[in-house]
Amino acid sequence: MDNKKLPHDHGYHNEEEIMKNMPGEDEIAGVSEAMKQLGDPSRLRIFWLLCHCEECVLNIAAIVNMTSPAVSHHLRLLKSSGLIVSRREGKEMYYRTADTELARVLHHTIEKLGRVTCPEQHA
Amino acid sequence: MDNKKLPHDHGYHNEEEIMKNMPGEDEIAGVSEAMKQLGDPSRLRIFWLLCHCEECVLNIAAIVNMTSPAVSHHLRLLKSSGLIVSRREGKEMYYRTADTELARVLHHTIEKLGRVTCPEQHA
DNA sequence: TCAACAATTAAATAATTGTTTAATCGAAAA
DNA sequence: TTTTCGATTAAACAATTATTTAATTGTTGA
Repeated sequence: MDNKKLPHDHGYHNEEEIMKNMPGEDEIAGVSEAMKQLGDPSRLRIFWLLCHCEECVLNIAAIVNMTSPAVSHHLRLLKSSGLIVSRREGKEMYYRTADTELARVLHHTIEKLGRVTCPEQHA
Repeated sequence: MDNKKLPHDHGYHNEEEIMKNMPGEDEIAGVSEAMKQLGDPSRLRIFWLLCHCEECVLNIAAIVNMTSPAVSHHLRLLKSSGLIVSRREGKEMYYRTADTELARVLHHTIEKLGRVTCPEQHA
């Protein structure tokens, strides 16, 4: 990581400072893990949905047009990453977005990215 | 998508409104594509680096400790997604983050998520 | 033109992962 | 208890993808 060990010296004077502030391995892992969750279109739709309402698995499956095992699989991943939480009521499991800073940041990012990637639909 | 066609009626009165505002397929695809790019730890590190400086491939490879073909692969993906741009100077290709709203939103998200997932390091 | 260097591409491999169907688990009602 | 329904798990499969080594392209200087 030492500036002097880089193959090429382009005369930049701030490389050392940048390296010093570079995120550590654990921080990279945490951030990329969160991003990875929403890097899948199916999970992104489910997460978006659960940001706006609480629903049971069968309803989620119907809304996103997937089988319930497939939905269950994605719900497990989202839950493992701390993005959603669940609650049982009788036979049904209700899922909703977690009330955490992590989930709020990601929700906010989704809304912003939606406007950036599809500006015409947000005019 | 009609409320009445959901398997279970939980008596929610706002489902129809939610469905109406649900992101379309293209918007989901665009957002998840952007997220997917940074869902890989290697690409996340490279993107973070290029948010802070412009570098040639060999230097990037040295900094993130990867082979240049591997870095080249990720650079191509990041570039295809519009997150970074490149410039040739002599034998070297210099890469840097794109000057776009998309790249800015993602950079901002990374910084925020870093603070959320590793709060102690940002105290 | 030829040699040296930077970057990309190709081929191959390994690993991960999303989805499906079938089987199982858990809770409630008959 | 048995049945029914919702949800999860298991097994299998298909598809994608990250990485490595080797070969190739492109540019500069001898």
